[in-house]
Amino acid sequence: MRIGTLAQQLGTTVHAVRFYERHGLVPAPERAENGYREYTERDAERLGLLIGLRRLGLSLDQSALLAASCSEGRCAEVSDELQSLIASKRTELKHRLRELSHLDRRLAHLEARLHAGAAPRPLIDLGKEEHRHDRSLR
Amino acid sequence: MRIGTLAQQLGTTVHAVRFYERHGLVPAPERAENGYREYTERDAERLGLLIGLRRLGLSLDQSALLAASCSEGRCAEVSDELQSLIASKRTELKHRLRELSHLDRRLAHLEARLHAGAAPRPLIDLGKEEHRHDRSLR
DNA sequence: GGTTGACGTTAGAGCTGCTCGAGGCTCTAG
DNA sequence: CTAGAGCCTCGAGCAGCTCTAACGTCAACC
Repeated sequence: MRIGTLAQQLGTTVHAVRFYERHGLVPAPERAENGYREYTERDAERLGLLIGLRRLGLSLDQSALLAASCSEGRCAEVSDELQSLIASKRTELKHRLRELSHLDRRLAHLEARLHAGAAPRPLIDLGKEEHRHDRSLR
Repeated sequence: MRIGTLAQQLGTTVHAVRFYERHGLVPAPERAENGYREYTERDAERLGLLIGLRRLGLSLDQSALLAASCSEGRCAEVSDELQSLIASKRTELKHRLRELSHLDRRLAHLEARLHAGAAPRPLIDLGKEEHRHDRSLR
């Protein structure tokens, strides 16, 4: 299977696939005579797992690591580790959800004030909030 | 006021403040004889507005632009524009909230399966989903 | 007068996770 | 023969900071 087909099947782009390879997150596939990458089913599975894990919100490195272990036969251990990772991701996620809905309330409030014709000073007020530097949940 | 104090007051870091200046998003402040930056109240207000807007989820450029307009006296216009920006941000935000809670449901589901002792193959399944490349809401 | 420690300065690299473009090769269909 | 789709590599670019190295400044204490 060539890179375009693979990318399409996995719902990603050829650019991303090559990126993963360049960064050593998946092994480089065989090459055909013309230099084109040729992917096996195994390759596709591993990459698919990586992508699936990414979509669950794990970091790229984490996902690559788990995908590697699993495709080397230690799927059971993976599922143990996955379990705890998922638990902590869910905690983060709930946190993030709270933040975002808090943000929405602030926006709604500001919207209402602006709509009422006020251009209040201070236009914005920087309350004491937690400010995350953690991009891991996007 | 020096940079450390300013950063603390605004709940940010000296690094970030210098970053904004380097990128021309806020004007460079006066310098003391020793070369230290000296911020006036005006400087602080403008920077504070920028930071507040950032925290409302606006892009850095957008925030800088509005902060600039406002600190040049066109606060009323700013509040008009802000109104429409906020409306569209809220739309994005709702979308993002839906996504995240959907993700949470997926995680919960997977968690339950793993907890039940299954190391199911395929461990993960890449369903058809929307996959955003839009980082603007973090 | 010497030292410590907190603060300031700069230029520049690094982070995440891709995305995109330039410039070129290969293959298939018409 | 040519057009177009797909592949190749290399390298830059994005947001929005964060951090480091190597240095200067200043007040306080001994």
